[in-house]
Formats: sequence, C-alpha cells, structure tokens
Amino acid sequence: MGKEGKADSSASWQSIRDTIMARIRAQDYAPGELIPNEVDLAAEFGCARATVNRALRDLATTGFLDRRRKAGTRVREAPRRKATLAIPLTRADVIASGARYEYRLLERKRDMPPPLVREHLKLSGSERLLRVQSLHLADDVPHMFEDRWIVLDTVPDIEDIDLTETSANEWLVRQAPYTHGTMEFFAETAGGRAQHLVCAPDDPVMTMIRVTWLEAAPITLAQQSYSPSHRMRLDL
Amino acid sequence: MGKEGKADSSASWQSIRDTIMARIRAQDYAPGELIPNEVDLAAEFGCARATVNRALRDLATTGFLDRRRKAGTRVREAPRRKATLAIPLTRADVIASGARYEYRLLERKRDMPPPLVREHLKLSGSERLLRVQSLHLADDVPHMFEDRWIVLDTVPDIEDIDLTETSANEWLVRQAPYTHGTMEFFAETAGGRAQHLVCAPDDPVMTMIRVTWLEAAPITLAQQSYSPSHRMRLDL
DNA sequence: GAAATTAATATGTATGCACATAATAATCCT
DNA sequence: AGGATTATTATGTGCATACATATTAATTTC
Repeated sequence: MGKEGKADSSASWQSIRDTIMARIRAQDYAPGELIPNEVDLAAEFGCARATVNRALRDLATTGFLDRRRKAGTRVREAPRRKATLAIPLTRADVIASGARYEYRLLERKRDMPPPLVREHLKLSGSERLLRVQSLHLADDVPHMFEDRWIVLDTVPDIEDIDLTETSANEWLVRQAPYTHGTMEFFAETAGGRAQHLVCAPDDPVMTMIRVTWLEAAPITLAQQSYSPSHRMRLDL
Repeated sequence: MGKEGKADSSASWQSIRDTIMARIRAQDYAPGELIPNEVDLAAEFGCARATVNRALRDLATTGFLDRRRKAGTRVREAPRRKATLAIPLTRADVIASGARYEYRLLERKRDMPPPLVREHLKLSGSERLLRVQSLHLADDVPHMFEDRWIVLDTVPDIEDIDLTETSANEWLVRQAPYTHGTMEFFAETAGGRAQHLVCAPDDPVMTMIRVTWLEAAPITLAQQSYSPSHRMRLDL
C-alpha cells in the first residue's frame, strides 16, 4: 500500500494546519521557537512537502507563524491576529441588515479642496476636483453621510455620470478599482452633519476617511460619518 | 523549446494574477462575466494549471472573483474589497508609533457581570468572572482605557498571574489564543472614563468591544476606549 | 583577523499527473 | 412529461520532482 495512498492515509492541508495549530495552542511549539522544517513535517504526516507548505503558509498569513527562507518557521511571540475587514458597501450592508436602502444626492459640484483634502490626496494644485455629498438611509432613517472629493484627472468618465441614481462609490468600485489606499476611522462630534444625520451637533459619530489610488494617481477621498447608533461589526 | 520552459518562458503566479487583474480593471473581463477556465488560461499563459489556480485563488480571496466548481470563475459584480485588520496589540502599536509605552493596572477583582456582558458572553450564570481595568499610556499620555471581563472557567490559569506587569491581553494572546470571536466599534461619549483618559465627559471617544471564544467556551470580553485624538489607521 | 567568496539549507514556486468534489447537463425510465 | 439516474465539467487538492531564492554558516583569501 504505497502508491494508492489517496484521500485515505494522506492528510489534507487543512487537517495538518489544524494539527499544527493545536500544537501551538498547547505550546508543544512554544512562542518564539522554531518548528520542524517542511521536509520533516511531511515525513511525520506522511504527505508531500507541498501539502505541509500550504498548511504553514496559511498559518503564517493568519499571523501565528513567521517564515523566512533558510531561517525556518517559528511561532510568533505575540501572534498578531488578523481580521478581514470587508470595505463597507453601504447599499449591500443596509440591505443585508434587512432594511430598505435609499440614497440621496445632496450636492454635486466642482470645488476647491480644503488644505486637509489636498494633503491627503497629495494634490499639486492644478487638478480638477468634483465634490459629491450624499445621504444614505436605512428604512427612511439617516444611516450615513458622505462627503467625497473625486479627482477628475484620474477618473474623467465620472463627470458624465448621473449620480442621482448611482452613488459615486458604487460607480467607482465598478469602473475604477483602486490599486491601494488608506483608511482611518475615529470618533468626533456630528457638528454640521447633525442636520443630515438627525442628531444633536455634539453627538458622537464614527467617521471613516478613505483615500484610494490608481497606482500613483489619487482617485478619491471619501469621508463617511455614520449615525450615532451605528456599530461596525466584524468577525474574527 | 517545449520541455525546458523553466523560469524563462514560464510565468509566475503573481504575474498571471496581475495580468488577470489588469483585464478585470480594463473590463476585458466584465463584471458578472465568466472568465476562461483554468485549463484554457494555463494554455494561454503556457504554464501549469496549478499556477493559474494559485493566481485565481488569490484574486478570489481578495474579493474580485467568485469561484464555484463546475460553475466556473466569474468577475464579481460589486468587488467587495477586503482589508486586513491587524488586531490592536496596544504595547506594540504604541512602541511602533515611537512613543514610550506604559501600562497601569487600575483594578482587578472578582465581580458580577452586568446583563450586557452576560449576554455578549452567553453566560449561564454560574461562571466565575474576573474583572480587570487598566490604562495604557503613550509617552505618559493616556492612550486607551480597558475594562475587561475574563471567564475563569475557561482560562483558570490567569487567576495566578500578576497582572501589574503583564496586561491581561498580552497573557491571553500568548497563553489562550482564541478560535474565533467578534469585534465591534462605535463612537460614544467618554462618560466616566473621562478621568482616566483626561478629557471631558462628553468628548467623543472610539470604543471597541471584543469578545473571544475557545470553541464554545467564552474567554473574555474587552471594552477598549481610545483617547479622543486617536485614529485607527489601515492600509488597503 | 577581517573581508570576500563559497557552500549549505529552508522556504518558495513551477510542472505534470491523478483523483476528489460539487454542480450542472444529459439521459433514461416509467 | 416528470422525476430519478448518470455523464460531464470546472475547480479543489494531493504527490513527486525540480529548480529558484534568500539567508545563514563555513571557508578561503589577503
């Protein structure tokens, strides 16, 4: 019974991953320590090295292992757990919560960006910008207010789009996927957005600022403020 | 020149991924459409199917493609971009920001959990709980206030640990890695935490509630409130 | 003895093949 | 025709092998 070791004796990469994970959890493989190399593990599990590689690679991306060529694989001292955050797509999120989604375009015009926006988008000064303000509602209740700046030099096509039906975000996500970007969020008072979010000006709201790029060219800066009651949820 | 196609004519899975990505971006592969199957793509790129598989798998986990056996691979209508959020490890975060880190244990005692905590941890009522409150500082300035409940039935060992030096989180991360959990964050007023965070009671702060589990057993609920000036940053 | 060169090693990835699995399409039977 | 059975198909994964690449360790050279 050598050749026919199919799905029977052979271990799946998931089961190997789980076994290694159990050893980490039980501290058989202690924090900071090297674990056996792929060849040895493959021998132990009676599988191909590629299978062990897949398992260890998975644990490395999950943040439990550190791997370096020649240096080997070691258990992270402080496992930096990673959660996958799906970038909010307001329409989908609202609908998924079982509510009716509504989108209202509040304003759309060419405008000069304030210094803070210019800095975030690293603008030289000559770029043409479109500013779009919108309100997103869930079951007729204000859910999120968005104040967005779009760099027309990077995505000129959006100038001809009717943004009263489709939100700028939805168009951009489909038509101009970014290569990279940054996101930051923080708490602040509602301030002037209170009228849109139907709350008091000094109510605390969570604001998210997202800046996205197409290679070196800035696409857009979106500042989204959620209604005070909103909670962002995430599975680990 | 058939057999010797080594690193020369053969494409790497990253380059194939990038090529496919470019086609999605250029809408050569339009949203919602099927793309060629792995065998055809492998033929086109002159590589093995496994290599194409790796590339497509990567794009699927990034959220650009949907893959189903027999059904094939299609471009997502609304690419749900995913960002990797590293769970905050306060000590590491503060030090990485170039500041001096300090940790202060404020309180540590057995306590009865309020209904909200009981609900989050799905407690039956008989569990023994440890409550730990702590303050984390960056360059002597309050950075984050933590109010944590630990289920002693799940992690009894922590009862013997001196939490004046090591924070509960650091011990738990090392000694009792969770299998899964939930995280939610929102904005609220500082309230009673104002004295610890050195701000006004009605200042907006960002609060994160994290609940973690070891399989079916609840480990801990941590409520962390950051100083008003704090911004959570994330790369996309 | 310090610097440069060379060897050794663990992971990273590509190939060709085989079989597993899920989902759809085609066919058969009554 | 309708429901159950049987192909068919695309992705998922495993294996053995080979070579690539990054690092570290050993060795040589000056």
